[in-house]
Amino acid sequence: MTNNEIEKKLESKKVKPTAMRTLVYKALADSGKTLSLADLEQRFEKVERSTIFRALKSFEDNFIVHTVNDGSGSVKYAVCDEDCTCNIHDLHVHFYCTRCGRTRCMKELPIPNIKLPDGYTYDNAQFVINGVCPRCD
Amino acid sequence: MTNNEIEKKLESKKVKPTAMRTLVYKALADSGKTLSLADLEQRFEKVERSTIFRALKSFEDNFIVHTVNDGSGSVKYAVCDEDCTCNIHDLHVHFYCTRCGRTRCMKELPIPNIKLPDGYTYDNAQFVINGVCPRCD
DNA sequence: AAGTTAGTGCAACATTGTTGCAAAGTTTAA
DNA sequence: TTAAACTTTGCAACAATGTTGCACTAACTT
Ligand SMILES: [Mn+2]
Ligand SMILES: [Mn+2]
Ligand SMILES: [Zn+2]
Ligand SMILES: [Zn+2]
Repeated sequence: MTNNEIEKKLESKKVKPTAMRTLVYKALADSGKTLSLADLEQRFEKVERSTIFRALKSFEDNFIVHTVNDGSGSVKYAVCDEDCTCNIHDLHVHFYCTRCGRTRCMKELPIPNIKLPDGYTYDNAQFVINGVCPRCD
Repeated sequence: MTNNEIEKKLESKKVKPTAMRTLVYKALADSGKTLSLADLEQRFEKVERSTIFRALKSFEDNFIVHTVNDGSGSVKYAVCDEDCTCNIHDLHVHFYCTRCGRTRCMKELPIPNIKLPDGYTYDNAQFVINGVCPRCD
């Protein structure tokens, strides 16, 4: 993904595309995976943890990335699809491989619709499946 | 739940019912909720964090309690049903209220069956729904 | 009783996530 | 064009959570 494309993307989501943000977004998008804050930190020695953290936060607040709580102890980040608004119908299942520690977006698997008891309202969900991925099997 | 019942329960799951473990189990069971390590710590000022931690760990390893990753930053613990072996068919949905921070076992909602792509095997899952509970609505 | 094993308390620690603040950079408006 | 206002970044500090090594004690075993 070119810097130009990234800048357009961020702008379209109302986030000013600074150099740092473009860098962070690019790293995440190019990886094609979910990455933790620590993972990103390692990808460029040079940039401050807090800067990456704040970039990710602004992405999250503006539906540019979504987070995954895979139970590994650190939150993972992944780029959202083009038209994602991170509402309950845009969500998908995530797969956490307990061998390699990689977490994958299963975009082909939307989170199934659940009928909650009366009185509950919801707007978000995390569905994480733990097991062994094809690479590790 | 009486101490005697708790001791029998722990023994039946191959965990020696020490004073501390009985205390921890009782606190969790009597609460009827999910509790974090910090929550439990507060319930009895006196007992060491690490002792509670290790008690919970031994419970978890022996299917006496299960954990919930509700994304709040701390793992929650809840007592398992009698016959639970914590395999994928024993699992249920959890509900995290973003107002009060309480996490509830929705035992009436089993985790739906998911057909993963070829090559994936799984043995565990977490399905956490975020929203507002009846108490907070 | 002596030896062995298991449990506990204490202290230390790594990791993760988060914030206050000042310096640097960018935008706005005079 | 310059000054003021606002935003972003780096740095440092910090809280919270989870985890471990180690020594002491308690409990079991023979
Ligand atoms: Mn995803
Ligand atoms: Mn539960
Ligand atoms: Zn794997
Ligand atoms: Zn609530």
